[in-house]
Parts: sequence; C-alpha cells; structure tokens
Amino acid sequence: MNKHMQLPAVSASSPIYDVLRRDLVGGRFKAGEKLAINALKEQYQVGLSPLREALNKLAAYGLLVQENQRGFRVPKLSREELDDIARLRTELEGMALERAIAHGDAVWEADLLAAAHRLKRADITLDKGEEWERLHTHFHRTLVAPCGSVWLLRFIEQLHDQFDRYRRLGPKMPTIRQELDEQHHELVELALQRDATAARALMDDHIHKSYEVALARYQQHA
Amino acid sequence: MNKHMQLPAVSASSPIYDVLRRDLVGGRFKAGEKLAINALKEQYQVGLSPLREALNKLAAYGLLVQENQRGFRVPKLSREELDDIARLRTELEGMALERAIAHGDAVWEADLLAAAHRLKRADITLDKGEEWERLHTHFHRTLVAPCGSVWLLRFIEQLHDQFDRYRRLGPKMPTIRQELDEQHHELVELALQRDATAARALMDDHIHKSYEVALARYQQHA
DNA sequence: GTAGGTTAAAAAATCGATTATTTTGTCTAA
DNA sequence: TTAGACAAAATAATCGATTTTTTAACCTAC
Repeated sequence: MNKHMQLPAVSASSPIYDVLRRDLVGGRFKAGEKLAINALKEQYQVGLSPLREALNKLAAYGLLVQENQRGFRVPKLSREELDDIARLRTELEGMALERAIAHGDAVWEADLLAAAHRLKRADITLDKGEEWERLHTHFHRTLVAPCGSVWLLRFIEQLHDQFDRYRRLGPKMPTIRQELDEQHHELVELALQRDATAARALMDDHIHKSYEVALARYQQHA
Repeated sequence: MNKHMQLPAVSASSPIYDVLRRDLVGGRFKAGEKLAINALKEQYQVGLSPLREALNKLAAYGLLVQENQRGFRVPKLSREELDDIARLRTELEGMALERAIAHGDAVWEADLLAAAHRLKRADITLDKGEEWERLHTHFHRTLVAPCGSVWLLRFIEQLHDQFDRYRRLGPKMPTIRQELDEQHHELVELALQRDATAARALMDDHIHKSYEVALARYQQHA
C-alpha cells in the first residue's frame, strides 16, 4: 500500500470541476435549485463542453442530481440524510482512524502536528473563512490518510463534502469552533500515543458535536 | 426513510453510460487499456458529446481513470486493491445486512425469496451468463436494500462493481458457483429468521469465498 | 549510435451552431 | 372559471468542425 499506488482519481484537474465542487459544498447554491447552464457558463467564464463534463462528474459524485432531459439540480437537504451521513461518517472515520493509528509512521505524526497547528493558527488570525475550511478538511484527511484503504478514504471524503453542505449552512460560530478545535488537538495526542480506542471514542464525539451544529443550522432553514 | 426519498442518482438514464458500465464491469476492456474515443464512438454508435459525458461520469464513479489531457484509461488491477475492496465489502455489507434484518418488512421477505429463486433458476437453466450476473447483483442489492442508508447502499454498489472487475476475469466455474448459490439461500433463511449475527457471519464467509475466486482469477493474469 | 530537437500525424478538448425537448403563455370550449 | 390544447419561448442535449495538446517519426549534430 505505498504512496505510488494508482489513485482512482475523481478530481481530474479540470479547474471548473474543482471550483464548482467548492461552491456546492460551500453553499453558494440553494438546495433544490436548478442550475441554469447558460448562466453558469457566463458566471464562470467557461465553454459549454467543459462545464457540462464537470456537471456530469459532480452528479456522479453526488453533489448534483441529473434529471432526464431537464438538466442539473442541487440535491435537496433532509434531516434523514443528515442523520445518515453523520452515522456513516462515525462508522467509516472511526474504522479509518483505528487503521491509521495502527499503520501511521513518523512522517504521519509530523504531518498531523503540522496540520493541527496550522488549523489552530487560522482560527486565531483574522478569519479567512475559506482558508479555515481548507485546513480543516486537510486535517481530517491527514488524520485517516495512512489507513491503508484507498476506497475507504474516497468514501470518507465524499461523506465529508456531503456533511459540509449541512454544516456550512450558517455563519461560523466561534465558541463551538473553539471547542471542536480543542478536540482536534486531543485527537492528535491520542493518535501519537497510539491509543486507538480512546481516539475512536473521541472521534465519535467529535462527529456528534459537529452533527449537532449541522442539525441546528439545518433546522434554522437557511 | 421512505421509498420516495430523493436518490442521489448516479445512473442518469443515458443508455451509453449503462452500457459502458456493464462492459467495464464485465471485463470487455483490458485493465490499463487506453480508450480510443473515436473507436468507441463508432463501436457504440453514439455521438461524441454523450460519449464524453458518460466517460466523465464513469471516471467519477471509479470505473475509469481520467488523465490530464490524454483521455480515459481502464484502471489497473492490483492484489492490494482487491484485498482492499474485499475487506471493505465485508465491513459495509455486514453492517448493511444487520440493519436490513432489523428494518426489513414483509415485502422485503417476499422480494428476497423471489430474488434468490430466480437466481437459482438462472443457474439451472441454460446459462445466459449476463442474465445470471444481473440476477446476482439484484439479489445482493435486495438483501441489504432496507438498511436505511442511501449512502451505504451507494458505496456497496460501487464496491460490488469494482469487485466484479476481478471476479469476472475468468470463465464461470460451475462447482464454485453452486457452492456460493447455496449460501445465497442460507442467507435468505437467516434473514427471515432475523438472526443478524449468524447472517453477518455467513456474509463474511460468502464474501471471503468470492474473494478467493477473484484472487485466483487475478493471479492467472487474465 | 545516440541524444536532442524539429516536424508531422494523431488524438483530446473545446467551441459555435443545430436539433430536440421541456416549459411557459395564450386561447378556446365546456 | 377552468381544463385542455396549441403555439411560442426557453433550455437542454447533441452534432460537426476547429483548436489545442500529445505522441510518433524523423532528422541532425555530436
């Protein structure tokens, strides 16, 4: 399971794919909204073909719904789905974390410390928002990276994106964010101590807290 | 979690997508092979745009690899990946089966019996090959269908497709197939008895046996 | 003989325009 | 007034051709 393994590669370099994915996860589109392709074409300044290919990929990835002959739509949000996503995240990320703790090497330990530190810094300094999100995603990805399963990582990433559609419905809440950030550091500690059981328990709690934030925001419509 | 829930919908009705998916899973293309788009266009008698959109979706789904400016490629096979897929299938399908047994209703019981019966019939009658595959996929899908998690079902289906790229490398082996088919019926029995623990254990074994078949075929190059 | 560079051929990606489908608006008849 | 049918507009999907990039072949210089 070395680093030169061929990745199934979802994100195929196309800039418009990455931009649209970011905007969909970030909530720049309303849930249930129908995408006006011509409008997008102008808004993002891209041709029709690259745009449509990106939309097709996003539909296969689950960030869009494609309807027979009537274009693309942003998937609706639902309490049931949020519960589903949170539950699966708990199972899959817990599993991945245990395996990562079993297999992670010294480089991983260093990467973890670095990722956690940068995340905390971004929190303290003037909040760039988007930058914190990037670092947050990167931290969670780093945490489970050496789990040894390409497919598990793939599914986790997909679930993260879906989860964030709910979590990012509202504005940032500094109090909660700080609490969650503390957990990030505790997760690093437990990972370095190779305490898989405790780490998994904390991860469960971490996801549950995030879930409560996401649920609250979802229920405030937005 | 009712049946009218909005599905994330990967397969968006496009005929060429379904056909290509079937052919990729069925091994009509060599692993690692580069797809000649113009050739495909003629072979499948489709236009360039629909074809490219299907290829993009398949890449996002993991049945193709998209390389920067050099088209699409059938993913390579590897022992490591097969192990990965089999292990994850065990975890995810086991989880889904337990939940399905907890939530499945009378309609599910009937569907299960029907699916298992049709599968056995297809095995006895002159083997249409492709038809058995269809029924086999349908049986496994039915088994876990009422697990209550749309995303879990989605991931399981994806892993099934990937697994089948290995399993279907060689010709059918009647002896083994019969053995696995017996397990299908035992799975139904345990499901109807609502014995989640035994059912999960049997599912583990079932996947492990399939894994051994797939591994043997993979190692004979093919 | 080989490395490096140039050119020609092939292939992928993109574009502009056309075609097919759906949606919207309007009119008519019950 | 409203349901249904028709026509017009809008939008999605597809096509054919162009542009860009990669790959292959060839040539030259060392």
